[in-house]
Amino acid sequence: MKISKSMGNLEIAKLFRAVAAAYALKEEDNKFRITAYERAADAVEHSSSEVKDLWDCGELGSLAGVGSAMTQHLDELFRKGRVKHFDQLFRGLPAAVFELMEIPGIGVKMAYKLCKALGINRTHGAVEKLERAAKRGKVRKVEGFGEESERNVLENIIQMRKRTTRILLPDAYRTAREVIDWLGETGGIKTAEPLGSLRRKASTVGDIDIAVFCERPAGVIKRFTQFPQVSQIIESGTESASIVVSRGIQVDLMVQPERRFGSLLQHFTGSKHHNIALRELALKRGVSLSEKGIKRGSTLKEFSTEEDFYGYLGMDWIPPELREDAGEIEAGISHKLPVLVELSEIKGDLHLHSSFNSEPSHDLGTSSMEDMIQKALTLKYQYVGFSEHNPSVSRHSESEIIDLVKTKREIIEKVNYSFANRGIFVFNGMEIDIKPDGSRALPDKALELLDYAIVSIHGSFGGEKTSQTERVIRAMSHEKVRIFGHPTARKLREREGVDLEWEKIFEFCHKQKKILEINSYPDRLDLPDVLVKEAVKSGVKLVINTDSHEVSAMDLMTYGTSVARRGWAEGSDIMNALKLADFKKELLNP
DNA sequence: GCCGTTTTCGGCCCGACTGTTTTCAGTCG
Repeated sequence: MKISKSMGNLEIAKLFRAVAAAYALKEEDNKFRITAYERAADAVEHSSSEVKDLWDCGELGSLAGVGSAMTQHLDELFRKGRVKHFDQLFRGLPAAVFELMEIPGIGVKMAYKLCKALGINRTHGAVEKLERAAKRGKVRKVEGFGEESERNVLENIIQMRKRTTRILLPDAYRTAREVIDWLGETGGIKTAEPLGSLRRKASTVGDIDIAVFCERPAGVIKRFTQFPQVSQIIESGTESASIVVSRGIQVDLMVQPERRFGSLLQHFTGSKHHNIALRELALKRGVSLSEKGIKRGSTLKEFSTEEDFYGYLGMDWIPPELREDAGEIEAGISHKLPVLVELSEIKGDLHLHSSFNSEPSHDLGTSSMEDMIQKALTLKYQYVGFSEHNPSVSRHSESEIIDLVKTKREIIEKVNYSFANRGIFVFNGMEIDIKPDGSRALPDKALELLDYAIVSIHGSFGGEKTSQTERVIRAMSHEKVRIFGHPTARKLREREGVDLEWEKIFEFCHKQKKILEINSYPDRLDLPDVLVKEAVKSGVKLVINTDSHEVSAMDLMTYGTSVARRGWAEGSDIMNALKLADFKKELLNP
């Protein structure tokens, strides 16, 4: 196991998983040590802060699942770059084992057998070696394998290569809808629901989970495996099945009778960690949970609603967005769950790019202000704000920039006048680039002409944490700057966000009454949910915007609202849940 | 190896599906 100097969370998680695998091969009966390392790996992977940073501050203890032994190992890892105990554990174990485990359907036991029997040792080229062996009919001769599993190995290698990265929410919805439409009313289907991370509204979705409720599962499962775009049937049983559809996306199906609606909904929504925590809690109360219901001894009680299921455990119904085992179970028991913000509470959108030509260096909007305002009226908004990009600095003199901003102000005034009796108010904003040194790409004289400004990072994403933090704080330090737009500047599946000292940012925003944006664009969803939660805890106010460049994008508000909900935000945390009079006061005279 | 609102010892989530070693281990979610 090579560990690089940076030792990020992903690497540490990988190391812990390898340790778990190595213990699994030892055939000791202490299988709980194995799960302990797996759970620690999960905890590290999902930690919102870098484990190395936690170690620096002596706060490793705050990580649930990492106890004294692992703390000691991590201590050794960070000091010396390796852990003697782990090295001993890995001795005699082909490195290729961990490589082969990447193939679906191959776990540590099978990987080890294959490596030993076929003489695969090195990480490099391990999968190709296995593939060649399978093609030559050598895998079927390995103990525990046969012709069928040899075929599966080959097919799974192909699938692994095709496997796509996680997909964005709208794409996941589309695929789920296609599958559900295909199932139609087969087998007397009463309901079919997309669950899993899709229902929890995670920022990206790994696979698509669909629950079906009906009395005759056989026909449904058959129909499911005949989905036109199916590229592989992973498994197909009597009450569940898994397929791979185009682009390598896996779709899992579970079928239960309608009287078990509540328990299957709960089970299949997850998350895995939420379910594990819930089942552990249930055990302490002498009951056992599954998708079929709640068992006390051998008697099964069935649940037709999730509310009843959670209620039986003595807790309030938990909104799917919160089900990550991040305190929601405790809150559910003590009846202290937040009242999450709803899409219907949103009363305005402050990040719109109209087709007004501010002669920017970034993209212009394609819809007129009037069309966007009409759309806002159908969304029952009380206000909108137009925040086109600042005029390009390189192509304009300062006075030209000021003239452009003046022109826009006059247009906004006219627009406001013409919509005056339609019950909507238009704010005059602008989205301003934060330059690498933290200065703004708009002269202060022009800034004065605006109602408000959004500052955001559109370049120089790298760079060191402290200097980036100073950069952002400097950019925000003007009374007209009210909003920090898409704060991490991440692009999902494309680039990581900017590295910032969030505690400092939150503290600054709280003190100076600056607002952090939750950008609703599906490939941004920025501020990310985990940081929303921290921001809310720090008393920072948020605004949910769409960053629309055309009318149709204004419907994306639902995705940003989901991020807010996943961050435990209530209506009172969201600025644009305020009605116009209050919002105006907060925006213009904080 | 972790953890504690019945525990510092004695527990540790649940079940479906698959292929092979015909009674169950391995893998997955």
